[in-house]
Amino acid sequence: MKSPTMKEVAQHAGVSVATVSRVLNDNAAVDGELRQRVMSAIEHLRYRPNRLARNLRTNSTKTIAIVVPDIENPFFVSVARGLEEVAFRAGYTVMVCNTDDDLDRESAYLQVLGDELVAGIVVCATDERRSAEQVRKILDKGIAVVSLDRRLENAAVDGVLSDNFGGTRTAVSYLIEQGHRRVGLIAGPAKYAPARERRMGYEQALIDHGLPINPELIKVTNFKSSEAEAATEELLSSADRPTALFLSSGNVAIGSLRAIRHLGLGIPSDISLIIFDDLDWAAAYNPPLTVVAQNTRQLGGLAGDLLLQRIRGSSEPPHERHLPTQFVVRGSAGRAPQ
Amino acid sequence: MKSPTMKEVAQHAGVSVATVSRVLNDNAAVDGELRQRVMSAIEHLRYRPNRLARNLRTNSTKTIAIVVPDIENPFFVSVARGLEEVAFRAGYTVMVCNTDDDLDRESAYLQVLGDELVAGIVVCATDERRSAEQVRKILDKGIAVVSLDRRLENAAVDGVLSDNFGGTRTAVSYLIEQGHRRVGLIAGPAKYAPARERRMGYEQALIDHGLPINPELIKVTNFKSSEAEAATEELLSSADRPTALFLSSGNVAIGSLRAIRHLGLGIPSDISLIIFDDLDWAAAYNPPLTVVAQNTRQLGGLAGDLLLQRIRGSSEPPHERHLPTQFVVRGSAGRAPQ
DNA sequence: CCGACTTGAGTAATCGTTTTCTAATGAGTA
DNA sequence: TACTCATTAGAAAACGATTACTCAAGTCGG
Repeated sequence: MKSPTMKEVAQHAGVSVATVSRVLNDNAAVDGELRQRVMSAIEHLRYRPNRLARNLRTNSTKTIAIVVPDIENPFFVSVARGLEEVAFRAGYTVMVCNTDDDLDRESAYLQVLGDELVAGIVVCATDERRSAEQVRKILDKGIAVVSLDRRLENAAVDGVLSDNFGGTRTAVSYLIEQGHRRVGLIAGPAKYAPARERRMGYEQALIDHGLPINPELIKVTNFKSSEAEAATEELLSSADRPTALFLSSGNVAIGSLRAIRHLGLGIPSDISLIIFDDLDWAAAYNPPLTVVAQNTRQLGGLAGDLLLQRIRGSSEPPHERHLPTQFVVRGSAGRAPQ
Repeated sequence: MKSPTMKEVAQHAGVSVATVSRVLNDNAAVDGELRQRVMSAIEHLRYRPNRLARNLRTNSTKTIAIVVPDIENPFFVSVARGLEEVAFRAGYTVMVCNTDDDLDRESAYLQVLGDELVAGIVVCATDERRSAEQVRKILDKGIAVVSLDRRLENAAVDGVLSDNFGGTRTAVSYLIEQGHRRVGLIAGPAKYAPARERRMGYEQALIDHGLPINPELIKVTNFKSSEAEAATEELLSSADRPTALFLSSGNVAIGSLRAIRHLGLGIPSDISLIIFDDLDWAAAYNPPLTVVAQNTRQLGGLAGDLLLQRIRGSSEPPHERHLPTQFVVRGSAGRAPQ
């Protein structure tokens, strides 16, 4: 089943291949009558240009990639979907690369993507310092890069992040205003900007209300549910346990909820909860969960827009954007017990 | 930043490009000493072969694609991850295409994937009849196809599905053995094989236990949470409501749980629940949810293996495989109330 | 010692486009 | 009329690999 080539189209229309190419890419004037002949030859032969040849000749592809640490995390999925949407509209297909939070896998992928000459890459880096080095090599090849949910060190790329600081500050303030004085935090690893910013938001809210920052109320985890489960269990087993908890991510929430179930505590009677990240089941939970929702799709969409701009040759100085979060009050955060 | 070509490597090593190519693909004997020279030239120039040129010449790529109706559905994500794992190991990168259950988008994607000459495609078809037509065109181009979680009509491709029938039959039997006599079913659309098979499994379990099949206890939805919410609300508002419910998918479960919350019913005191699909938050739910778990990663992995076999030229007659499910008892399905 | 056969390496064709150069035609101007 | 300048289309050169073909130099058996 060999597909027809441009040459055959040219023969059929009685013109040269150059003319066919010109018609296809309309980047040069072609006489109306010839254009017609070419068009109908294309139609007739059901010709479709060979992408592979075009790629070689133009030294470029219509593919963009997104590199994420964990494709099973709904946050990244939703981001990827937002990206896919704008990519599809612009005629690009997207490749999803899952690094499993492993720098080697990430390097391997960036290497391959560089070889394949994707037009651009959205990267959620595994290591804000060491990933940056690899990213710079990619940039040297003329491939556009946008960083998402991470802050790449010393790499001149556009960035897209949520307002992690503000979102957390609002939520924790809400808890304090509900009368909570001992508010715990299950934080993420400090090597990621969003985790740092959420922690800062938490601390700022305490400061805003004249409360002390108590290190005993803060547990740092790796954003995985199992670590969060252990940390929560520990935190809530202490004699003087917090009456409210801020959970720094959806995965953390899953672990913490397991721990709370296990300890037999009531939500929000014994412990109030607010979660960073909305989850599709949050409203179905018992009680429904109060959350700080990120605009995940927009995050991905914006990253896509910025990437496309770069691909089209924009040379604006790179710059970081922050998307607002929404505070969604449901039922898991109530007044502090007396 | 032009990257070095094979020609430059050849010059640097004092050999011909053919020899360099032979060293790279070691598909012909090359003298040890020359091979060394070539290798060190490659090393020295940091040469990496141009994938685009290779693609054109060999008329093939190292990319495979997975086409899914809803990338935000954890089932498909997990499948995609399983696929990605085997693909990565085999040196392929994977493209994820989200059709949003829209046949036009699906066609558009299959079209593009055909043009890009991906090596293979795993497709979770939107329409088991009409997608098949498009798939046949893809096959004609020599692109391998495996169908996943769907049964393509009249398309000679390998298929991978869960044991939907058996999994459901076991679960519903369990409910009946717990004393439930009125077991409801929130089913998926009959146009998908898995939905049909789950329904058949449900009916078979009733038959096995000598219970009548009562159409009033069966609600058909489109697998989306909002429809499931409405259907559940309706089903549970009836005077003679069921004491147990089998929910045909994770999304259905989210909708049904919202409805149950809304009606103020207790799980499992008022209503017992079993869900087809495990969910990462199932064990964190209150009460933890009893589920029929699919081996999602294996599903994707197996599809990948089959795809790779085809890509490597296997011409076995295509054939459908079924993966077993696991019945995971947690707390949402209890004994029937007196 | 010579032909047949093997082995290793180079030459050049090829994949299907895009694009540069060149040539031809026609319009406009002096 | 002759000359310039656009405009349009064809011929041919890339793009960077793979691979069919060719040929030189050994190797081996008779």
